[in-house]
Amino acid sequence: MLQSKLFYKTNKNKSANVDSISHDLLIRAGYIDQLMAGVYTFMPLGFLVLKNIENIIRRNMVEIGGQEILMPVLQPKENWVKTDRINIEKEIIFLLKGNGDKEYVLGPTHEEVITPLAKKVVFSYRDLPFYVFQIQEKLRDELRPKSGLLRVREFAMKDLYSFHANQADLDKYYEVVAKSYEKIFKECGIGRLTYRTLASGGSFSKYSDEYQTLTQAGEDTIYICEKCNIAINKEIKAENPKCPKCNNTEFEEKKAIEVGNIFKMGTRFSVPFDLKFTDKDAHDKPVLMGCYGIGLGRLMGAIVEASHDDKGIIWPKSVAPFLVHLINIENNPKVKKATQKIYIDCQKEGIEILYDDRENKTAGEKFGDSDLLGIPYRVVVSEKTLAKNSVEVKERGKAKIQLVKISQINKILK
RNA sequence: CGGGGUAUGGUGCAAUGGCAGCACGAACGCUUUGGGAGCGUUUGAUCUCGGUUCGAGUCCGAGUACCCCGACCA
Repeated sequence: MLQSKLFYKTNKNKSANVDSISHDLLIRAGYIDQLMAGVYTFMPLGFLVLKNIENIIRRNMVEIGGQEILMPVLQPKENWVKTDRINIEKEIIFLLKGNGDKEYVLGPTHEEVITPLAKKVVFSYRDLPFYVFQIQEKLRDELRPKSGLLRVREFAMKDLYSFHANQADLDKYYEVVAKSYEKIFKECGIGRLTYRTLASGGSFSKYSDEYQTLTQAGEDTIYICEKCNIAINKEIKAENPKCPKCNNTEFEEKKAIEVGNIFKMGTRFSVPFDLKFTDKDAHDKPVLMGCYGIGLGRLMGAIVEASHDDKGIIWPKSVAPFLVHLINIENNPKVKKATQKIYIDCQKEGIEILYDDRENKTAGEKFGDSDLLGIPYRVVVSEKTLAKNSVEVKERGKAKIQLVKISQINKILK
């Protein structure tokens, strides 16, 4: 991608009305744009990051047997009446009227769609278990959106639903998903900062697990067991202040943001929708369900919260919009030509590369923007480096600058 | 939803009730060229409606939007 053609604009001034670091950086670097409170556009750079996160999640869901589907945002109100969530979740549900008096819910989530859908597929124990997921927009009328992507009204979520014939099978799969989640957060570069956190199950079950990433801008408080690598949240600490794994009572208190959660819903939705199956003993039984969510945008915000310095974002390679930021800091024809060639060669090799070809920018400004954007590798071409048939390669977030022969670039970057 | 705050060029800020300025950005010219360079010229703004006043960006009322604290939150 040529930077001169990129649809974005960086900004030196710190944004007003912005408190969290990720919010400020994502806006100033041109990754996102705010349309209204809690509603954001993903600009080309931001969309590339979001897609990378999406693909990491998708790959891992497929790995644990998930089949991808796409459910509608627009849902009939009746389904929400059936589960009474039209009342329970009243405050955050967007209700709208269509032609006539028909009322619709803009889906804040999809149990009310997936459960009746499963009824059309599940009849026998032979049809179980199965796992379906989607990556799709959720709409929630949050009472107070905040901190940029960390709390919004419209956001992409991966939601996985599992269907089981018995509790043991649900329990087993729940742990499979837990492992998969740990892998996802690790691949996104926030593994060490993300804790499996025991939480109450709300209206679904006694317990659930949240995945909490440590960050200043977090809105939750978690308590990390000093012996195990797990945590408990505030509600649990109030009821039963012991580590569920080792009974330890010493905890470290930290602020965190919930990037994912996993739930055993049991029969919470299969009963109201009468989702049942015929078991081996010829009796009808309700299907047991689990649901597992990850907020993609929030995850993106959490990554920035976790990975930045005073100059800008430091993207983990796995989610970065580009792997390489190529910069020519001199505009003479010789340097330009050499840089252009590197750009084309890298593209041929399939390396994701952003080329700062802007002619009216000084070296300092290009470096400043480069740091702000946070692309993992910065490659600088100048007369000086060309004299040695080389370019400078610097990893974002590290001080070391390496002189690399042009013929070796592809190898090194790969 | 309860409480608090803010609203001025594209962005960030100023302006005792008295000519709306500054910095950044953008555009043009010349000079520069390894960490946001210099000089000159130009561009562009008071959220909406109403009120007070000779005069309102400033005071008052209503509205709207955004931000913060809290409550809420698969």
